[in-house]
Amino acid sequence: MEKNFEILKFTPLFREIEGAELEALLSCLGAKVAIYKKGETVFFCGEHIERFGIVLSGQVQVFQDDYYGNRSILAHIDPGNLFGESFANGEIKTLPVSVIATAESEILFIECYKIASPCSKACVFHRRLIQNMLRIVSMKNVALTQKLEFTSKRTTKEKLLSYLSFQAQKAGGGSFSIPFNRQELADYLFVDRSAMSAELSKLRDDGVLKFDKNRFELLHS
Amino acid sequence: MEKNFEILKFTPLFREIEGAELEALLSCLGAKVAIYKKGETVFFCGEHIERFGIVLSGQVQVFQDDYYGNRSILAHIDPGNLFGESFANGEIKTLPVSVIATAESEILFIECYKIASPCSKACVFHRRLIQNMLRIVSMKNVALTQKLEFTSKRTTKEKLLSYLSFQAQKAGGGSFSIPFNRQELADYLFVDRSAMSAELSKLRDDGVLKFDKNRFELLHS
DNA sequence: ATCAATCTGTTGGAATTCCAACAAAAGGAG
DNA sequence: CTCCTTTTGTTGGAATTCCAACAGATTGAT
Repeated sequence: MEKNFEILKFTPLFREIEGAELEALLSCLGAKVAIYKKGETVFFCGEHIERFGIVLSGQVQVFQDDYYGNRSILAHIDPGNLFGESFANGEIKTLPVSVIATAESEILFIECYKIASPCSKACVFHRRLIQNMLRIVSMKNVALTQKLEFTSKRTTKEKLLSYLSFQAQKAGGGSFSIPFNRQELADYLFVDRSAMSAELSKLRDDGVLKFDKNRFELLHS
Repeated sequence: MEKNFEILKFTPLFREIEGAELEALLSCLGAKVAIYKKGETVFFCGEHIERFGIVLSGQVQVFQDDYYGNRSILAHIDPGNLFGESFANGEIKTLPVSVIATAESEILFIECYKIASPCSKACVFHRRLIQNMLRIVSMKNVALTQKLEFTSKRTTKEKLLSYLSFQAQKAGGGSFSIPFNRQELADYLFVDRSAMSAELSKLRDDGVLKFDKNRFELLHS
């Protein structure tokens, strides 16, 4: 168990909860560890879940198979991160995704109702835990909404400008860095990399922006 | 205040909380009502908020102005619904959106930390409240993720098929209804309505699906 | 039943993207 | 430095979407 604690210290869910209290909290939460072999299914599409998982070691993959059997991977979950929390907290009737271990993995499971219920010992860290869970889900929400706003634009040019202008606003000025390289940015905006590169060049030639590597500058018209 | 209670009974945040307890809970939460005239700003872009709002009457609009001043409307919030909860719970430093009243509106404000903190009177309904808030944010999260999954597809045909095949799976069969008309579906998928209509016809002619009004049936290949 | 408004499907041309292939530039390892 | 890999920019043709305009079908009101 010692090894697990190290990871949990850096888990957003346990932010600002100290090592000693963490141990108490975990037992109070009735957290249980399970080990999955590579390829094993952690959650089955269609089932109803009331708990979520934290990857302690290894990696799991969240994916969705459509009506025709085409698989699309929604997320890779690395140690320290959660999965299934939106479906469990959202009280979704049947899981629209599956989760499998892509490597031998140790998973910590926590029942959702334990989060919302103040524990019998009325431990002070439970409140922090609730805040952390709310913050995690809410931040994800904000990020998703923002991404949807960018990708809702019809052309690559508009997608780029809405993304870059948001970054400029966030940075509080015309010059800023982005956390993506070209391929990653194209994947994020759901466009073709080469077409995006061409569009960037056109915008530069038109005097709309300047860029060097992942540093950009928007020029006022 | 009497009138407000009627609306709050149907607010997801207060689900399964009875009228009498609701009143106690509201004072325990330190909820405060404010009135905004049409056109008045409720939240300013750039500010930091630690509370969220519930529309009691009227309507507010959430929008975003980009670097060049182009405005895009993210949501219309009608009576009974929340706004700002993701930014407040997510502890977002500066608000990336603004909120204005589009009609004279009564707004109920609640401080976020009051949600996570069990109240001094240790009222039993506080736990329900936390669950409700978590459920609301989580459900939104699931819906956003799903939409992103559909709209991430490159062509209208693929977007349609991923959306329809998801609906088919959810309905547990090939035949199902969708909650959109053509224009709404096109808006949801971020595509042109007429092009989408054309694509639907093509899919029908190719024997992939059948449809009548908002009733669809996917045919196995 | 009639009329108006809305919804849906169709079409053609202009604009844009995708895709594949290639070239130039940048970075890392030895 | 050289070699190899990764990243980025460029280009042309095929495919797709967008846009605008129009016509038929449906719906609702009077």
